[in-house]
Amino acid sequence: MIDDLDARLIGLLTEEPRIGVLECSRRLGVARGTVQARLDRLQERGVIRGFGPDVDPAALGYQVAAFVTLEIRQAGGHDPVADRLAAIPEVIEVHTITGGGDMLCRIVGRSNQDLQRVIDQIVDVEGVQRTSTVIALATPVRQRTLPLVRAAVRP
Amino acid sequence: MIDDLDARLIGLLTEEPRIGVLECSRRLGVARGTVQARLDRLQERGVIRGFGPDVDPAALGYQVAAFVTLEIRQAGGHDPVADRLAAIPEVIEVHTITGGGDMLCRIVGRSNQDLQRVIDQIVDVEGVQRTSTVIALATPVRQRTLPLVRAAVRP
DNA sequence: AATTCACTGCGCAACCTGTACAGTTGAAGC
DNA sequence: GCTTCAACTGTACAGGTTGCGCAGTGAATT
Repeated sequence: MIDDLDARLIGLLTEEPRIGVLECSRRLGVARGTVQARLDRLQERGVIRGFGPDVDPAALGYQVAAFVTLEIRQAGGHDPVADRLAAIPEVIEVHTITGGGDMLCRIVGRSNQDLQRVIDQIVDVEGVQRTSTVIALATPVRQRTLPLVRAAVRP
Repeated sequence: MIDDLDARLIGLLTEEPRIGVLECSRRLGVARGTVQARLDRLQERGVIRGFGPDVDPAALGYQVAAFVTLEIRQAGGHDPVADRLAAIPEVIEVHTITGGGDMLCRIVGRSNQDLQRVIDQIVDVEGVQRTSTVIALATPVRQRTLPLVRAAVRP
């Protein structure tokens, strides 16, 4: 799916996103055109979605994070609910899931009280029948894909 | 926590990460030095963690995503468990949580069978007593912070 | 009134990007 | 063994961009 050079390139960009194509080529020991071609291809294939800024909600004042499991009314399906959830800024992420619940959202709030406000908004969404929330106390492993990239290198 | 210019800057960079400082300044209608200073300050304050490549596990062949709730043995605490989980590449994210479980991980696998392999590795981690997995079937809202950034603008 | 701070507008040298092209290499197929 | 193809290398050029510094302005603070 990916070769060693790709993986090293992604690793490099992950650790020092500032360096640019030319510097990458120097550190990887390949020609600049190669790095450029690899990057283009990785983006075309969707392996790299982009280089957007990685914003920390906590630094914006949203210091509490939580996961909310939703049960929704079967009639109407997931999409209308997802759309309404998407309209809430504090809803960071929404998945449909297997198991007891129907959907799982990641949300943030400025405080536990503020979280309640967000949850109330979610409960108010038409089609949501029940919610169950767990608060994230700490995050020993923050979202990462580098190890995966390295594991995905074809031998 | 953030002002309107900051928010517009982040928005711009989120939607077109390629554009660079000078182009930002043109589009925002401010001087280049201002954009540069704002960016520096946003990064210093930790609002922007970085500009790393956003890698899509699915494009790497890891097409199944899941959330695993762990119950761990009380003796020893969370950290040793988190460390061992961090050693598994397919573990994308780990939180400690309130509620019935003790930890919540996001994991990926190449298939449902492969997911089983990953879960087995997690169960094998010393201190893990029980796990409960839900598979993410779809992701109507992918991780995002832009709405939050806009909501966080101080008036 | 003096001070501080952020922003503007300017300039400069150095560097990087996008792009192109010819030559080399290595693997795959005939 | 020879051809073919894709990928990589090395090079070149124009144009844009960055990093940096500096003087001036305006608003808010003291």
